[in-house]
Amino acid sequence: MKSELEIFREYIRQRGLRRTPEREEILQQIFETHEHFDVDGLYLRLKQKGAKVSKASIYRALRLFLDCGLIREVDFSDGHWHYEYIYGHGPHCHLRCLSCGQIVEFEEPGLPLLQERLARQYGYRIADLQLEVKGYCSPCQAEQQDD
Amino acid sequence: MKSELEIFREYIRQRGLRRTPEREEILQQIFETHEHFDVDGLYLRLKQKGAKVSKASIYRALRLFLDCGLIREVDFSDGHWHYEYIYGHGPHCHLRCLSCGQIVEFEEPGLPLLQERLARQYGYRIADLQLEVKGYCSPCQAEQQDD
DNA sequence: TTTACTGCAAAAGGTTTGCATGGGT
DNA sequence: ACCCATGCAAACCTTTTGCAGTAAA
Repeated sequence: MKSELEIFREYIRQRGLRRTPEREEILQQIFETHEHFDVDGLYLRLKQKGAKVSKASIYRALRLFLDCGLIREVDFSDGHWHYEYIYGHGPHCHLRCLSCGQIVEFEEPGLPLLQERLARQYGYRIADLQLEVKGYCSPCQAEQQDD
Repeated sequence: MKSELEIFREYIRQRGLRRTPEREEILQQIFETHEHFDVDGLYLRLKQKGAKVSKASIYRALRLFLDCGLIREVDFSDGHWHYEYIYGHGPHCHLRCLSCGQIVEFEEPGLPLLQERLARQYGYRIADLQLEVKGYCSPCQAEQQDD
C-alpha cells in the first residue's frame, strides 16, 4: 500500500501543482496523530513543533487532501469544521457527548450495504455517508441530575 | 394530537415567556410548507408574505422551536444551518446531490434499534442521530461524463 | 408596572480571498 | 523565467449580541 505522502505527491504531480514543504508538513502532522482534528488545533500543533505555516495555507492544503481522499470532513455541529484522516481506515461513526465533548468511535457494519442499496435504489454515485450521534455520556447524565 | 401551535404555546407558558405575533408567524410559515428550510429562505418567504420579522428574531425563535422539539437541525455541510420540521413525522435521512442540490428523503428502519444498542453499550442518553449521505444523482453523473 | 421581545447595527467567529513576495519547476 | 504557493490582512458570511424602544403579562 502506498504511503500517504506518495498518494499526495502523485496527486500533486498529476495536476501540475507544486510540492512544498508547508503542504507536506501539514500532511505529516495530520497522519502522525491519526485523530480528529480541526484547523485551530492543527495550527497550534504545527506552531509548537516550530513549523512556519499560516492558517490560510492550512485551509488551502486541506482542500487538496479532501480532494485526493486522504481526509474527510466530519460534522460535529459546533460551528466549525472537523476533519479526520481516513486513508487506510475503515469508515466509522461518532457518538459525541454534548456536555463534555467526549467522542466514542464505533463501527456500523451494515453501512456499506446500506450505501450500495441507496446507490442502486436512487441511481446515485455516493461520495460520503455520515452517521453522527449526539447525546450525553453517563457521568454527564449523573451531573445533570444534581441540578 | 396537539397542533404545533398548541405545543409551542404550552412551552411558552410553562417557561414564563411571551406569546408574540412574530414567533407564531415564523412557526406557521415553517409548518405550512413542511420542508427543509434555512434562515435565509424562511426570511424571504416571510417578507414576501408581508410579515415584518427580522433575522435576529428568526434565529432567536428557532432556538425555542428546537428546544421544544418541533424542529431539528440538519447538517448539509454547506456552510450554514438547515432545519426541518419534525413534529408528528418519523425520523428520516437525506441523500443529497452535491451537484444539483436535489434531496431524496429515505427511511432507515434499523436506526431506532441502533440507537438503543448504542445507548445501552456506551451508557449514553441519545439526543439526536443523523444519517446524511452525499453523492451525485444520475443526471448529474451523466453530465460529468461529458466533460 | 414589570420585564421579555423586537429591530437594528455592531460584533463575533470561522473561512476565503486579494495582493505582493517568495520559491518550485 | 514562469507562475504557483505563501503569509498577511482585509473581506466575507452566517450567527450572536448590546441596546434602546415596544409591548405582553
